[in-house]
Amino acid sequence: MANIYDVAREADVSIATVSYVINGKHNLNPETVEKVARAVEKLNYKPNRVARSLALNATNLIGVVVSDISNPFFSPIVRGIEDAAGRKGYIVVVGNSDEDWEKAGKYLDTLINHRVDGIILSPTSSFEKLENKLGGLDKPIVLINRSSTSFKCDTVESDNMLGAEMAVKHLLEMGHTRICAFSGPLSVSTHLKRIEGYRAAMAEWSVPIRDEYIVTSPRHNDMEFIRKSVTGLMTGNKRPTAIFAGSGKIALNVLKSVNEMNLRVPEEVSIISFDETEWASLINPPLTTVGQKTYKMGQTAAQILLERIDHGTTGNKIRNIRLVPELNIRSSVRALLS
Amino acid sequence: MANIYDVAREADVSIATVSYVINGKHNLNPETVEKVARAVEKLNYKPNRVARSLALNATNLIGVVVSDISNPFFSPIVRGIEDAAGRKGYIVVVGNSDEDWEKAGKYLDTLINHRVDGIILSPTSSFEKLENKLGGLDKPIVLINRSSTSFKCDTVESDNMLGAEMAVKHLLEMGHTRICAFSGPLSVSTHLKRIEGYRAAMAEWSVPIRDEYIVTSPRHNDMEFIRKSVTGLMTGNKRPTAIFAGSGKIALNVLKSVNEMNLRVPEEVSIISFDETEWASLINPPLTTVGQKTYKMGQTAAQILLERIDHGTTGNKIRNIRLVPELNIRSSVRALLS
DNA sequence: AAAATATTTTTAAGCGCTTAAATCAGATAG
DNA sequence: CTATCTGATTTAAGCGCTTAAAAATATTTT
Repeated sequence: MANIYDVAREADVSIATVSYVINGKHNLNPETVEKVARAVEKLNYKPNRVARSLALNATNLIGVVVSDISNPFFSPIVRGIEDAAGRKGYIVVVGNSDEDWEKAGKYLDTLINHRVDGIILSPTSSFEKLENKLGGLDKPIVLINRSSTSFKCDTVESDNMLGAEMAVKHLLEMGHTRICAFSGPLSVSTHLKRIEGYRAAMAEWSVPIRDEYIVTSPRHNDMEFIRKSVTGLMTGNKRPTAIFAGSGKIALNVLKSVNEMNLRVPEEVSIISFDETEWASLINPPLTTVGQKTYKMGQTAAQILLERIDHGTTGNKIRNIRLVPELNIRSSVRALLS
Repeated sequence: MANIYDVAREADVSIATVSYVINGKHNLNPETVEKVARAVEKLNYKPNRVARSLALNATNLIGVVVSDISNPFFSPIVRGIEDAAGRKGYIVVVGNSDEDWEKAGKYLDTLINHRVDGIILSPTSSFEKLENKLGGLDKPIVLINRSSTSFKCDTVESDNMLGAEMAVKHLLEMGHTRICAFSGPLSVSTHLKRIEGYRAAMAEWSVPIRDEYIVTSPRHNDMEFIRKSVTGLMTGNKRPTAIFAGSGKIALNVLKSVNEMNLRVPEEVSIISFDETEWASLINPPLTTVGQKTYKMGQTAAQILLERIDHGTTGNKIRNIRLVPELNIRSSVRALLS
């Protein structure tokens, strides 16, 4: 593969000149530009970005760490990042943490070795264990999806509390009061915020909160746990009329459990879910959801990161952006005329 | 950020020695190793991969081009790639082509400039226009999802013809003969193969093929076209008893159209779909599908690519792997007792 | 026409690594 | 005691670019 020396020889100029015409700088004689262009064309010269990166101390690479790229929640985020980054000439390298901070840490080391210009990271639980590593970094970082209380840096997330409030208020407005919330582990800030939103909405409507109506999975995606909880709650005598599912995955499991019990939605139980999914509008009945702006989240995170990369990591104050979710009213919530 | 000179100075050795201990080569005095290790630790030294890449002419980067990472079909593929690549110390950079060969071409140029060690590419239509660019490359390439007749290189795809045969035979076995096939543009090899499979299955069962039962969208995801076609077919007098949807997206649109017409599935029309989706088992009735092994596809592609990277791009013969799809029988196909 | 100035191109050092070849210090042999 | 060999470390060149500073050339000015 031809290098800059080959081009220089072909065009009968110095490598400096080649470099200058390729980067479009300096005062160049138009004839020289033409000569070099011809040589580039003839030799099919592709400037070596790794040499350039070494010289410039900038790779035009941005690193992304998500829990799982095959999760339909994360993939639009990555797409948003890629689009925003691509427009500015950056390429995106992606890794999966599987919610495992050690795995995330290893991947971060690799990214650092590769000298990515910046990192977008979706914090896992035990995220604080990575904070030293990130703190000592001279490259900008932006957090997505979840925030960290201890580590201060730009963050783009959904307004989870508001989203939950929107969902629960919708149920309240439809006449429900016996509203049950299914949540993932509260060690995860998103879930915690959603439960806070649930509480806030209930409080605002002065509806007493029963502890047994707040069910918290100890782990993500624990189908067994959810099945048991749904069965327990829906066979009791004071059974809820509505369920707020704290995530798309939880909604899926709740739905399956409810189907297994042959309970009709929304006649016997109304369901509203956090997270908009591809199938929400497809199932029967179409599922009412509070959707997160995932693409926007990625896009915004990338924009902020690129600003930092351009203007140095020091300036400005730290930004914490909360995207407002949107309520998609469909047919899984029925009006309760009490 | 400390470099190899800093470490050498701190450990009071030459940079060559530092390099040797970091890469674990050569005859090293254990004491020296220890000394260097301490210096590395103390200075929090992170070897600069870009300098290493330049010296070694190998970046440990692999480039991936898919139509759309946020498409649930592609994201597990990318995950499979990432997992296989990560195990061997490679990182993955991903770009989206949006089925646009020019966009794919631009991204390929970027990848080449960055000197990725290999490329995994999902061909778009008009893929042949990229063949020069790819042909002149001295880096290995593997194609996924779709193959190219003209460009010869390793390919990992689903056995689309077989998958369609499996689907259509299932319908035939259930007693259907008036089977309609909905397909994407036949310029795309996957769709072409699936229609071939449809024809083969029909032929094998000696069921005459009616041309009007093969409906081909001119574009991907043309909801209007599908709605019209479904309406047309299902209001005629010789209406089909079953529909084979040539992709998950098509199934989604067919399903919506069928719902709009208030046709009951499977009582009035049976449906089977290519592609397994997250929602297939969730909808009512649960959708019978022929699922592709997407994760495996990515993983296999990466393994083949890495082999080529290790053993040089020249050796061996070209491999063309066809993954066998799997039939997921659910409830959207009813037995027709004629 | 020489000096001063403006324009264009080149020289050369540096970015942080790898590695073949050279060097050096000990150990062993003659 | 010197020559030879072995093992450990260093020297130095090279990977392909960028860019400040120097040099060369062209254009104005006096």
